Amino acid sequence: MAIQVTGVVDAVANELRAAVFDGELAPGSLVTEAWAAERFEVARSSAKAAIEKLVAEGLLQRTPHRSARVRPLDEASVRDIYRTRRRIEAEALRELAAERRVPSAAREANDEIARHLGGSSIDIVDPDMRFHTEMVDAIGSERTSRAYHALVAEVRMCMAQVQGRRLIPVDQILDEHRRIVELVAAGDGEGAVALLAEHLGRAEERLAAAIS
Amino acid sequence: MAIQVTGVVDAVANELRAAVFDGELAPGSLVTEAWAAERFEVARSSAKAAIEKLVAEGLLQRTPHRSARVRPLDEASVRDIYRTRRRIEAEALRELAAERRVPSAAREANDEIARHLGGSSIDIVDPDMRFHTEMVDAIGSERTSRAYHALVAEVRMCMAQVQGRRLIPVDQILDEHRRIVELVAAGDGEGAVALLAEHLGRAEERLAAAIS
DNA sequence: TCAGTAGACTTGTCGGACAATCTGCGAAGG
DNA sequence: CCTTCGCAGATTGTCCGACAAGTCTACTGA
Repeated sequence: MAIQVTGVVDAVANELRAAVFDGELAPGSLVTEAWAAERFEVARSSAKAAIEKLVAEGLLQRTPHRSARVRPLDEASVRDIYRTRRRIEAEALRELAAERRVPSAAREANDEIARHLGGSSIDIVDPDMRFHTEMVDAIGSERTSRAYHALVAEVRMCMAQVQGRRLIPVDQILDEHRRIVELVAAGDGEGAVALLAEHLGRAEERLAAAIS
Repeated sequence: MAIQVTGVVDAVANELRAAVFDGELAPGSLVTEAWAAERFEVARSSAKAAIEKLVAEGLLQRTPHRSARVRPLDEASVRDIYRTRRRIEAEALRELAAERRVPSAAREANDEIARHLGGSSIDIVDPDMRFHTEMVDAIGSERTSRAYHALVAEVRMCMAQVQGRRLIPVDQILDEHRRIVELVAAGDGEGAVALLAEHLGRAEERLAAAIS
């Protein structure tokens, strides 16, 4: 199943990333090179490289000669993240609607969400993000995807920080996704964009309220 | 003048970046850790970190256990870069036009271009990029700026690869910039966007033609 | 009370070492 | 003659230990 073992550094970076997303590493908590080196049993230089990678990704923040810490997101950040998300995704929807094209991977992500109907919203963060990511990736712009993936990582940090408080119910998310898919398939780009704006706007408000 | 000497790694990364932009390091040429270490008289570990930074920025590319090389850009990349540029910058212009706001730094960048009237187009790459960057930065979205800065770096790589062939004349660039500024100041967002699309479209075609 | 300082802690950089991996060339074999 | 194998050289990946440099804290002394 293609578990790429590229190297120690990437493995540590992945573990750290997962720890941040799981909320195991709370926002603001210190991540020293020595701590990471000991925890994952690697050399300090390797831990350093992994930390620097996450700093570049925006998950950790650091100033010279000081330990990295898990980046805490404030309301302004949430608003900026969602503003940018809306812009990118709106363009993607317009482009997809123009060709009446809905990537099958996005539909499958929705099916996965459907399987969690009645469950907790936290459990669908994964397929939810995948739905949106697939829509953006479908337009085939490497640069746009790169930017969007970075945003998704930050959204997941928000989720971790908020710890499931005030999330939107699963059935509502699923319903809105499906309506967006229908509008795109029908070629109604502006309709899809309007609905998307509501969809993301609601999430933004919840997160902004929960985070402050 | 704030020349931040944050550390050896950043210094090496900056030197390498400049070498790529200057065309001293041709697209496709190898950049081994040992070579960089010797050239800048730093430890191999430091050179390694600098190279990895540029890989993350997209200026170099690398596969595991193989030397990094200066990323060569093909026509598809140029088109993707400009497609994304257009999208981001168009949104920025709309937002600025809505408030009839033109950042003074953008005007100053144009003045700098004016000082090179009659000169070579290569000399104004810097202020040209600064004009566009300032417009985007002015909307105050950290994430949008991050994405745009990455694109600008790639544009500069294109410039280096094309070596000044087929660039657009200085006076034309200046004229178009000024008209964009006027339209934004007048609150005509869509007019500014239309002109921008032409402006960037022309540059895209030139680069695409020169690169293939 | 407050400034200054000593010490602990952490990062930044270095140099060396060795294994793992890739490359290219030449030899062995069909 | 062509293919394949293997080996030597080059390069990266990782580790270790060391020390300088910078930051933070808590204590001391005026």
